[in-house]
Amino acid sequence: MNLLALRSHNAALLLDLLRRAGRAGVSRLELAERTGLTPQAVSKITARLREDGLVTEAGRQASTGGKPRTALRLAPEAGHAVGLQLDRDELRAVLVDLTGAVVAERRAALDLGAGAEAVLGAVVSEVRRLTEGLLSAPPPDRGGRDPSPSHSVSPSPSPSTVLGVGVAMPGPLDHTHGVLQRVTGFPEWDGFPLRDALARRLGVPVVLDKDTNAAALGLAVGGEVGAFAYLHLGTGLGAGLVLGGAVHRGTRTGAGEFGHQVIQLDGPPCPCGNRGCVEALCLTAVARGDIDEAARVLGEGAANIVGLLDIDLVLLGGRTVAAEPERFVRGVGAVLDARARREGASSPVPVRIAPGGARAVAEGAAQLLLAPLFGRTHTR
Amino acid sequence: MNLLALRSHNAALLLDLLRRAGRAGVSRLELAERTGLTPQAVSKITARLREDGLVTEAGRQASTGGKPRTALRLAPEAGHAVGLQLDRDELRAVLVDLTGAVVAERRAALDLGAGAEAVLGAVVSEVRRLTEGLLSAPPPDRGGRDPSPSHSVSPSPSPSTVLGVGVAMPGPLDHTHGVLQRVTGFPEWDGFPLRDALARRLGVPVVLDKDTNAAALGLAVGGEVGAFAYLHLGTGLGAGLVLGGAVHRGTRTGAGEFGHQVIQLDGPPCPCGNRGCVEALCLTAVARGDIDEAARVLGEGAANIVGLLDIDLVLLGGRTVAAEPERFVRGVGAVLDARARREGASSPVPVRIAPGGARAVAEGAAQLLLAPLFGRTHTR
DNA sequence: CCACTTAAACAACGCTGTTGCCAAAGTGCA
DNA sequence: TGCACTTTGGCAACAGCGTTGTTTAAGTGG
Repeated sequence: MNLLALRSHNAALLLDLLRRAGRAGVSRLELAERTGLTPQAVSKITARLREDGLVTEAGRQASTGGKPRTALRLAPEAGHAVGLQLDRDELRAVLVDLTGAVVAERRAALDLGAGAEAVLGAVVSEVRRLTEGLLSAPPPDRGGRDPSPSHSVSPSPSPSTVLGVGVAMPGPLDHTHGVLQRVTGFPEWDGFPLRDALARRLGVPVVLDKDTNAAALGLAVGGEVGAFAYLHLGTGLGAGLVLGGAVHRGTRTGAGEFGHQVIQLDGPPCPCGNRGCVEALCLTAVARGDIDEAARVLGEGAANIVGLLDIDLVLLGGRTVAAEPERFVRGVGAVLDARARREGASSPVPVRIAPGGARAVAEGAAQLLLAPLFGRTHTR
Repeated sequence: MNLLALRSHNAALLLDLLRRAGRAGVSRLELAERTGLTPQAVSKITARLREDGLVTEAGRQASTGGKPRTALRLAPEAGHAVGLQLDRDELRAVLVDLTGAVVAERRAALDLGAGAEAVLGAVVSEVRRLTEGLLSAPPPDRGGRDPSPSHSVSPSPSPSTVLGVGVAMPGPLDHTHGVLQRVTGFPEWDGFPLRDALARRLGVPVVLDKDTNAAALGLAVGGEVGAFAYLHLGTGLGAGLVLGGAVHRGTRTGAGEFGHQVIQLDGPPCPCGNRGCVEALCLTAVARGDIDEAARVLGEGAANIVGLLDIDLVLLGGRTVAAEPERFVRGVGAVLDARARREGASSPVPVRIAPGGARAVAEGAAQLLLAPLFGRTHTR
């Protein structure tokens, strides 16, 4: 690591704290305490960030007997990112600002079977329309006296502050290379380099990830900290894992294959070829209307994850869960509590419905582009 | 991160590469390439490390038409660490040098039920005897011209180069605070602050961890890279997880609770209170002599981990595995291969016997002290 | 023997966060 | 209203990091 890397590392540290502080902002001194940097270092770094337009002063805090602290906060309009959720039959796109707040949204029907050309065309057109407003209406002057073209990030007169597009999709894919793999039911997409194809057409960076990972990333940014598992029960069953504050993807972006965990040896066959998969057991129960049994099965799977990884929180999401949220939370929680009690844990691991609803995946996809700014790039 | 942290970060980066290179050593230029630092930076940093006695020149490499590269390697005798494995009825202690090589070893009977005073006394006495040789025979002069007392690490004339003692134990415990929890069968140890008690008596830093985590750390240092799971099948069944090059312990040091993963819903009861735990199923099969079935059950559990975390390798260890290594490797491998094939993976995840044998845990425990020097402290 | 190549130290430098100092901006008591 | 006190945060000087430019060391090959 060299001095440039150190510089951006510390800047990211501060930006992350500023993001978590929200509109109210944080004082320089609190930033210093929480990062371990000296107040003077924080002053210098935030001065650069203000010159770059990323940070603004946001009023004063109450005095404690001396000069009151000046609150600093992110300048939301200093950067934007597009989050794209591609499903088998639908497309959802959101435009978020630097704080992660949704600025605009679009939805459209999509036919993944229509071929690469048609799909790419539709996607490009939707993204263009979503960002149109930004291109025509430049952001207001932020009061930075010196445009200082020497800095890498110079949002001021730029026609667009869009950092890039994050794409979230189901099915196996390679996050590192941005390539699709064996999209269920659509063999023509196998091996398609979606990231590079989109990046070329749109002229901005593109990042590809699994929908569950995107959702988990969004949740990690939106307040949940530490280590948690996001379990998504919709037409299938998958998981997004956040360990040590970062999304765990594994070497081949395969992590989170929760649905085909075997929890009943030699159980009923699953379309995947295994027997006794959580997904098969859970969805079968849902199909026959036995939500409590589905929740119990899901709970056993969740308890396995909790025990194996010692995580702090389980979040539930997806269409099937959304139909009966309380019963799923109660059923899964009951299994976790029972197991935790047996193992003598002091406090059980909480279970909650993941906030964000149907937009969670698209919002998380946008975070794929914002994350590097805030230094969330530890684990693979 | 400040400049001092940057300095030790880069030093740790180089020390880690030097450790992996072994006796043969690495050239400065190769270190530069692999760290991304400039050759001049590597020269400066290694010069400091040589002054501190941590690094030595180790001959020249073959010339490629110009001045031949000078190989650098770790000075093994510059630092030592004690690794201690405490079992229900036995104690094993090793003394390792900076490269992780075992310098001395002791074994003794131990009765965990004899009370804290007796156990601590026995442990302290064993550690003292193990390190006696170091105290009486100071390491030979390493040729550093300037003792430079300004540096933090100054091994030269110091009576002892022992960095501390790593303690590995089964059962639940708190790595962060060094406290035991509910040691199975020995309620008197519940809540005992073993780390601090030992550190006070020995006068050196002590680190406490689960035996499976220690073994996994040792394996991670000893060559295995990336992400892998170490599955330990002895009197119980546990796992050590290495993700992104670091041991994953979880918030409460509870990660790796592999034995009580439920893989057969409503299966046979386990002493832990659950039904259908891998441990119960596996050990029952072993008890009735059905090793192949035990291996199959273990394999299903292993496949769940591999799928959930997308890891690169499964390592097997423990007394029960050691009795029939080939059959376990074959049986677990068969399940992993079958599942990987169904999911269309390009190459199956390999299964091997963990090297190190009976000493693996103690050696890994010693690495608990060495790890910070080499910068392996990312994940919790 | 000498031109050439490659490695690594030396010297000067830019930039990082740190330290010491001082102006700014409040509170609270007389 | 005035003044002592507290606290924030900028300015200036500085030590130390890795970088760049140059020189010396130590080989190969014709």
